[in-house]
Amino acid sequence: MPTPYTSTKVESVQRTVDVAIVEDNKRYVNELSLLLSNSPNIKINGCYTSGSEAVEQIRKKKPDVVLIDIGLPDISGVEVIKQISNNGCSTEFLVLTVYDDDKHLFEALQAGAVGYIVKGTTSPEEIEAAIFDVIDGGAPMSRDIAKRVIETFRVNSSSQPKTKFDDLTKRELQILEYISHGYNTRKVAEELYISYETVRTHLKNIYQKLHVHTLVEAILLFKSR
Amino acid sequence: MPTPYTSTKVESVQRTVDVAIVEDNKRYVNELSLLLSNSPNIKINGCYTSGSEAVEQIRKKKPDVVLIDIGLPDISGVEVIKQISNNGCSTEFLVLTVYDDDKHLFEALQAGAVGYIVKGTTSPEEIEAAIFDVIDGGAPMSRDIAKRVIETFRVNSSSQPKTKFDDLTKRELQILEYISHGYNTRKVAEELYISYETVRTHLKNIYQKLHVHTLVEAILLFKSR
DNA sequence: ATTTGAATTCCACATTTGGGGTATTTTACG
DNA sequence: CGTAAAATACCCCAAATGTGGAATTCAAAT
Repeated sequence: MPTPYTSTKVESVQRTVDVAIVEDNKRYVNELSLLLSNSPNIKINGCYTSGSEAVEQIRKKKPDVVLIDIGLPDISGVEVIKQISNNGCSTEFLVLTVYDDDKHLFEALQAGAVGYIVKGTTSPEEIEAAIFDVIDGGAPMSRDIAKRVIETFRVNSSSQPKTKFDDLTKRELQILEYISHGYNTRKVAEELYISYETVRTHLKNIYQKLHVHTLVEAILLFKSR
Repeated sequence: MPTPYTSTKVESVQRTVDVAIVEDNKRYVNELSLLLSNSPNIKINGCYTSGSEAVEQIRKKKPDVVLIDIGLPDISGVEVIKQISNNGCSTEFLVLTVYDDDKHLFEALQAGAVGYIVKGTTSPEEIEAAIFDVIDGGAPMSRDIAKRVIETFRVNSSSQPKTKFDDLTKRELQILEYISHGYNTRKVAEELYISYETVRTHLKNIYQKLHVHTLVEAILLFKSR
């Protein structure tokens, strides 16, 4: 039971999908394009072995889905994605790569990739399913990729290394909250119905606890907490 | 060809998986637990209809996977996840909910859920597959959920609405950069080998362009640019 | 060749911050 | 009930910031 990626209802796609491949390994391109051509609903729209060529041609031919490698000879795949998806076209990018690390993963996602599949851990049939998934509005990912993506949302919950902010009192945190929304000391005082001098006292105590000397430093810490 | 979520190699799981269900709709619980019991490798470890009961029992019985609803009568499912996963235990949470909105999704992920499945769009078989996927280190998500998760990584790339920061000169941006690292005006001047007054002039111009009146406001804008 | 924008420097003045106190009232907890 | 922590408030002084104006240099564009 090979279960490919984040997909359901693959059979709902009826029209032909134009697929482009960007990949410098020609053997791999041949193999993949041959396999995908066999699928009745996929049409290979173009294969490119360099980034610049890809940018140019994809802009022109507007395929539905682009399978793209990150490690290209000239400009990186990430750059290709950025340049093309900036143009507001509807082409979707599915990254197909050997880079199984967070750096490349998140760069690609930020650039605008909708899916990220690690070569090797993935059969050609699964790639085919992933393409349909993209068309169908999905976001196909290799299994461990999905896990890592999910994990970036997890706040460092399980017993944090005890931040300096734990020492701050409710009131102190509250004041930082206001300050970090652009309120100055006087405004905070008004907002909390306490005296200006009291806010200043709290700020002094905050500085001591956070080991900083200015509002800006405190806010920067607070924001990155 | 029902293809369930972000999973591969489901058959690799051999041991029995202890599953708990937290869900206030009793009909749904019955249906689901019956169905899951049929699976040879799943053992229902407990069913709870309230958050507080769930926290208590799950802490004690430590199931492998918890299927959890978000909308519970007392404390929310998100809170349950937070409380339990803070204890550094190995129980994984798979959210099973009707809330198909970003707010609940990201709250759950931040709390520590590894998967998020929307009821209704998902068959019981797929839920079963998702459980194995979790055990196998995966992160099962409904298809459109995966898409939304991916999209949060996408920087607002396609032709931004022209930010105020476009008006800033190189030098001005450079100064903001330093300030946003905690440097005060004097330090910036030292660092850039220019006069203190010059930095102040630049700051004045920055304030005008950004329509702010304090360093903190400027930094906050800059940081969220 | 002239204009323009960017970067630079300086002055002056009012306000806000940063840092040092001290002191009273609330609140929380054993 | 007593005590400690938190929250409140005020004073002072030095330093930094916010705001106004003015002037010079330099490179790039018209």
